[in-house]
Amino acid sequence: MLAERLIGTFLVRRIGDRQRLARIVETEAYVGPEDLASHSSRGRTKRTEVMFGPAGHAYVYFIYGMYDMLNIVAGKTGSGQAVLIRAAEPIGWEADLSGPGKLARELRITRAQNGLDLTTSGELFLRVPSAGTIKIVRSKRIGIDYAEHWKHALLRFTDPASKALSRP
DNA sequence: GCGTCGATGGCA
DNA sequence: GCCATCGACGCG
Repeated sequence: MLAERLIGTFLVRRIGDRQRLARIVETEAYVGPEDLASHSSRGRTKRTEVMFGPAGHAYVYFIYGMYDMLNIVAGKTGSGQAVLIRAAEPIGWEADLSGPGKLARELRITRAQNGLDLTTSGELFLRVPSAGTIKIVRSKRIGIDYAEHWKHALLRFTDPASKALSRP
């Protein structure tokens, strides 16, 4: 599952000649149109279009009138799956990335990055760590109590050793 | 330390 | 009307 593999992966953000690095420590999987917590369960719309595109691209949406959220499209093209990046540890700089809203704000990620291919080097991309296996804990997703039985699914992945989680 | 609530705008 | 959030506030 991509959401699990992304724990420990580095996110690279380049703005001008500046580069900021962050280690992903918390993710959530939204597994397709049948998942009532997933935006793709509302069908294919202008907003969710990139969710149905190829994996590895950014799906960035705006919510609560003030926050952008970074997701990474997952699964086969057309499957409508995505992974929400909920928290990360800044590497080589100081910031609080312990929540999806804060993470996007601090990394200057907005809908301007929607659809970006994150698998190739550019203004925003992923860098897979060379090695290392870490313990990963599964738990319930946050903020989706409306999603009927899907709210119980253990689709949140965390590195329990991190101090940058949005919640334990 | 907790729970509650307002901000703020795009979306269906 | 609701929302994959955050931060401020009141409590005692």
